[in-house]
Amino acid sequence: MVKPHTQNCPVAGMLNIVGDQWTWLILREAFYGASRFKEFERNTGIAKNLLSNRLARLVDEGLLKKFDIGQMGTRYAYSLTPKGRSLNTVMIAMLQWGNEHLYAEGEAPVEIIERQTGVPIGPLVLQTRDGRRLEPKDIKTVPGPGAKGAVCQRLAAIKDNP
Amino acid sequence: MVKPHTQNCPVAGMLNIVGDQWTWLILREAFYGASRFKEFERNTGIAKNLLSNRLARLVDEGLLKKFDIGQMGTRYAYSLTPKGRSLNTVMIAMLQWGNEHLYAEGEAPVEIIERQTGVPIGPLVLQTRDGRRLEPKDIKTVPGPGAKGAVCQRLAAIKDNP
DNA sequence: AAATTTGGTTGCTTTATGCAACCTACTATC
DNA sequence: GATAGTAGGTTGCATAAAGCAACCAAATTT
Repeated sequence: MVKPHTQNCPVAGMLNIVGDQWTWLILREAFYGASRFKEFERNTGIAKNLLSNRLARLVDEGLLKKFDIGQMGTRYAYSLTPKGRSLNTVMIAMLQWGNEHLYAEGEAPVEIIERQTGVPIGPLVLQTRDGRRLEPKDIKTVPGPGAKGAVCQRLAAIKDNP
Repeated sequence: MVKPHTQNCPVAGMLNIVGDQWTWLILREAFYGASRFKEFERNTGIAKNLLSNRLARLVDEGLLKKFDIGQMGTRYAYSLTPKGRSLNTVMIAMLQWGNEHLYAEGEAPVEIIERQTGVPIGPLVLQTRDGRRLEPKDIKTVPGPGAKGAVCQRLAAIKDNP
């Protein structure tokens, strides 16, 4: 994608910030605890110029913070900000989808486990704000308070598909 | 991205399939109920050649199914397969992140509500397989049964960051 | 019968990717 | 103390993809 999306849409907006594949691999590494340029480079296989570019963007967007950890400003560490860390839900959803659809039963290369028990966690679940569990069929997408013009019309036109 | 990722990783694998921005906007529309070429075109702003390409890929990957709905094979409808529909968790996570970080309080352009009550749903939550709720700090990423070589080493090297 | 819609394809220009080479400041080794 | 290697980049170039406009045939609407 060359031009940013201009739609008044949270999905389009998030894609403008983290719509890039390399960016997700970098974030994956950051979630795994990577912090140095070389670590990102080695663990993702990205080219240096692209890594340089993506890290700068991520810092710009406030998803990573860059620390100077050398004597004269030639060693750096990157770490997730709270905003970056809040992408964990998306990351987990992606990882779980991949595990489910890309590998045979019992062949998942990565697992997310409960720290205490060591047991793999379950899939992310929908819930109401007060904690009642919901199924996909229980929810519906509608124009929000900030809906404008085309987006509003588009959403209002959604046929109710229960 | 020009070359597919070769890492033995569910995130990289899923990005090979749905790592493209336009693909996500197309999927968004599919979740909103769009089914026709023109609908996708109008509602996303994508160029026809790219749309054609992305739809073919999505059909190829088994995320969309293409139905012939015309008399002589010139009218088509696309709809989500179960595999495609199972991306809803990722989509919802993206939408919620966008709503949270891209707009001021009460300015979200799109809302996901509970069908019955009309009240916006809460954020996706982590849980164990038997339904106990978990916090981000309660989980940990480890090599799975199918972990191989580099990925295995990389994951094993994760410093425990509680 | 004419105009419009659908679902594309083709060709062209601009932008991004991927790769290799290079570079400077530090760090570890002998 | 000299040498080699590492960290964190930048630059230049070939190739691939994005973005845009023009075109098109079959079907549908007016």
